This record gives sequence, structure tokens and C-alpha cells, in this order.
Amino acid sequence: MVAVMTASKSEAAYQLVSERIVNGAYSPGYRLVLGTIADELGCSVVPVREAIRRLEAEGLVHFTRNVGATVAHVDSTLYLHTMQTLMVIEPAATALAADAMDAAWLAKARALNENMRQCLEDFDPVAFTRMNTEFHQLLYGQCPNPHILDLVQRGWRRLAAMRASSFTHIPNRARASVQEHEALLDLIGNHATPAQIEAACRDHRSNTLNAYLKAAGMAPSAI
Amino acid sequence: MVAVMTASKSEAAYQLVSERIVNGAYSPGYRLVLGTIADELGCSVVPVREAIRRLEAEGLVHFTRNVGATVAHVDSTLYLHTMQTLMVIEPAATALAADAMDAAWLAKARALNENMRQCLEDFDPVAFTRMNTEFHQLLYGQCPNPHILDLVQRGWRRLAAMRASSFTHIPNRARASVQEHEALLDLIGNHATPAQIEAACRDHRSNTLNAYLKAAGMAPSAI
DNA sequence: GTACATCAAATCGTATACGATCAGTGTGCG
DNA sequence: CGCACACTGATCGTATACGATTTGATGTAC
Repeated sequence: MVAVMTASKSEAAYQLVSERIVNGAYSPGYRLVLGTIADELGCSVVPVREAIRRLEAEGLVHFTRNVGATVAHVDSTLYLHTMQTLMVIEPAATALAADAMDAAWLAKARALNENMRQCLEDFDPVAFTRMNTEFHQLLYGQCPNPHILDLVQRGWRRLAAMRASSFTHIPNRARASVQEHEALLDLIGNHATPAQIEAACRDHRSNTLNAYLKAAGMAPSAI
Repeated sequence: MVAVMTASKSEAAYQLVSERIVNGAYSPGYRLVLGTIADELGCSVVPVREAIRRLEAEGLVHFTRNVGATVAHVDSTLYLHTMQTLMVIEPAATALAADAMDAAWLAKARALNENMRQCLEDFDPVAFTRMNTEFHQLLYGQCPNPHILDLVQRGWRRLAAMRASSFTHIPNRARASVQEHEALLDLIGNHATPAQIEAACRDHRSNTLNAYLKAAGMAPSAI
């Protein structure tokens, strides 16, 4: 073969299916048939199988032996569990990343948050969600602990998949969200301790989760 | 075939290699050759490959494309990262599991902790470590959030692998550990809030980590 | 003696093939 | 008419085979 193999086929299959789930092209319950995906990618089933198993480990697909894989269903419980995980992991990542947050970083984050505020004026929820994701990536992105960073990213991908399947859950939280971001950035700007940053970040997510739980008539999270 | 296929060969390979790494039979750096393991298991390389990839996702093995897999090396950084992850995940799991901790559970946990104290009198560090693992499993074991539970278990398995490779790190922490366990059980017995339980559990791990970092001449963890 | 090109062995990556297992369907019996 | 059972099609699980890639050794030129 002449072309350079930039990535393995297994990796390609993983990227493809993963992106389609996160995008919403594959809705929850969608049946992932190895042979079909293999044909589409022009490869055999072996690398596709490996990709599916990886996605299963991430919780994006549900796999039953000798039966097959389907895109994982989303319900209140899954949302609760994912949010609880992020509620402890993301603040830790942010606190650990605080060392790398200099003036330039702060300016960028503030600008992004202002853009989010503008999205509210413009009633543009799609752009708001995109920027919100970007904002949080900015927060935890420079976390020096690869395990924690990886867990945060996985959690966000699950959230993205949930949103794509029109599992909406934020009743009027957007405005408070922007304010909480601002407060968090102020803390960072004032060189607050990692513990303070962690607490603020956790409260932010806790507020979102509990707003959802309240709207859904469910009991607030124990943690 | 007459025999019931209790588990797939892929699963069997995963169990085998995983246990050997955790036991220390495979030391860090040990080369995991697909064909060799496949021969030993009496199966082909395909299921072994899948098992190795799973172990890579867990961080127990290091995998390089077209080169092969080796048991992950352990160093201070990996220990720090694993402990930081557990420092946020395990307390959350414990706090969430608190609902399921009744009087019978408490009696069992207290008995176990007393056994650990006895191990100290008998200078039996092996039994102490085993019971310590058991004690912590008791703490987080009934966590109702499967994602968090899974993460805690993975973290503990990594710690076990580190200990097996004689990466010793606890300078005289055992006695304090037993006392902290006791204080934690008192909190639970007095029906403390999840937040209090979480904080106590986190302090316990934080103390262990920082004792290590201090002994190693390293800066304390930011979180 | 060192640096570089070449080659061979080892090992991985994936295609293909076939057996194993499961869900759904039809048929016969009670 | 309803239930149990065998059958079938779809799909997965794994063995085998072969091409691709890496690594280390060997030989050669400087």
C-alpha cells in the first residue's frame, strides 16, 4: 500500500461511531450491526468490533453477548449518574488546572462567557450550548492529571450524546450559569485556593443537576 | 459443545492477565505477547488482543501500535495521579453508599477495623493490606451510581498492581489509618450528612497521599 | 571505529471463514 | 385455541492466514 496509514481502522471505526452517537445521527436504541458498519468503512468486522467494545466501556453503547450492540438509552437515572460523576471529577480537574491559568487564559475565558451572555440576548440556545462546552473545556483542559482529564472528557461526551437525543433538561438555568461562570472566573483571577475553585465549580454543576431533579419532581442528589 | 460457555474467551484472557498484573506475577515492563498468552489459554490471538486493549483503557498496560503491550511502569507520578483520582471518587462513592449502611453493616466494618488493629500488633503487613482493601470495599461497595463505583474499583486495582510491584509508599501510616477508619465509622454511626462523610473519607486518602509525597520529598497535592 | 543502509525475525493488524448463539416464526400436539 | 418445540435467519465469537510494521542485527563504506 502506498498511502500512509495515519490511524488504524479500529481507531477510524471508533471515531466514526462515536461521532455519530454524540451528534445524534445514531439515536438511543439504534442497532449497531458490526457487518453494516464494516461495509460502510470498507473494512472487516474485527476492527469494528474492537471499536464497539471501547464505546461500551465508555458507556455510550449497550452490548449484549451474541446479540449485538445498541446505542445506550438515556433516562433520568443515567443523567443523574453522569452528572454526579462530573460533579466530583470536573471540579478536581479545574482546581488542578488552575496553575496553568494565566492572564491571557482569563481574558479568553471572560470573552467566551460574554459571548454566551450575548447568545442569551439573541435566543440562540444551540450556540449557547456549544460555547458552554467550549468554556468548560477551557476550565478543565489543562488539568495535569491525565486520568482525571480523561474522565471529565468522557463525561462530557456522554452529556453531548444525551443532548443530541433531545433529552433536554435545563429549565431556565442558562442565565444563572453565566453568572456562576463569572463568579468562578473572579475567584481564579483573585488567585483563590484550589479548594475554593473546586467548591465553586462543584456548586455550579450541583445547581444544574438539582434544578433538573427539581423540575423532574425527583429528590435532590445526596452529594 | 457439551460444556456451558460460562464466559467468553476474551473475558477469560482479561481475567487471567488482569489477575497476574494485580498479583505481581507480571511485573511492570513485562512484555505481553499476544501469541504467547493465546497459546497458554488455548485460544487464538483475537480474544487476547481484545483483553489487552481493555487493560490498556484501564491503565494497567501500555500499548504501542505495531510494537506490543507491556505492563505499565509505576512511578511517583502515576501513584499521585491515581491517588488524586481516588481522592475525589472514593469519598463520593462512600457518601452515596451511606444510605445502605445499617447497624449490621456498621458492626461488620468495626470488626474488620479491629482486626486491622490486631494485625498491627502482630506485625502482619500483608494481612493488614488485604483487610484494608476489604474495609474500603465495604465502604464504597454499595454505591448506587455504577459509573462512580466502577471508577473506584479501577483505581483500587491500579493501587493493588502498584503494591504488587513492590512500589511501597506508606511510611508509618497504618496506625493513623485505623484511627481514621474508626472516626469515619463513628460519623456514619451518628448519621452524619453525606457531605461530612465525604469530607472525612477524602481527608483519609489525602493524609495517605501527602504522607507519601512528604517522604518522597515532593510537594503536597494541590487538591 | 562510526554511521548508515540493508535484511531478517518477531509481532502486530486485519481479512476471511466458519461455528455458536439468539430472537423470531411456524408447526404440531394437547 | 393456546402452548411447547423445532426450525431458520441474522448476528456474534473466534480460528486461521497473510500482509504490514517495527526492531535489532549484520554488513559495508567512510
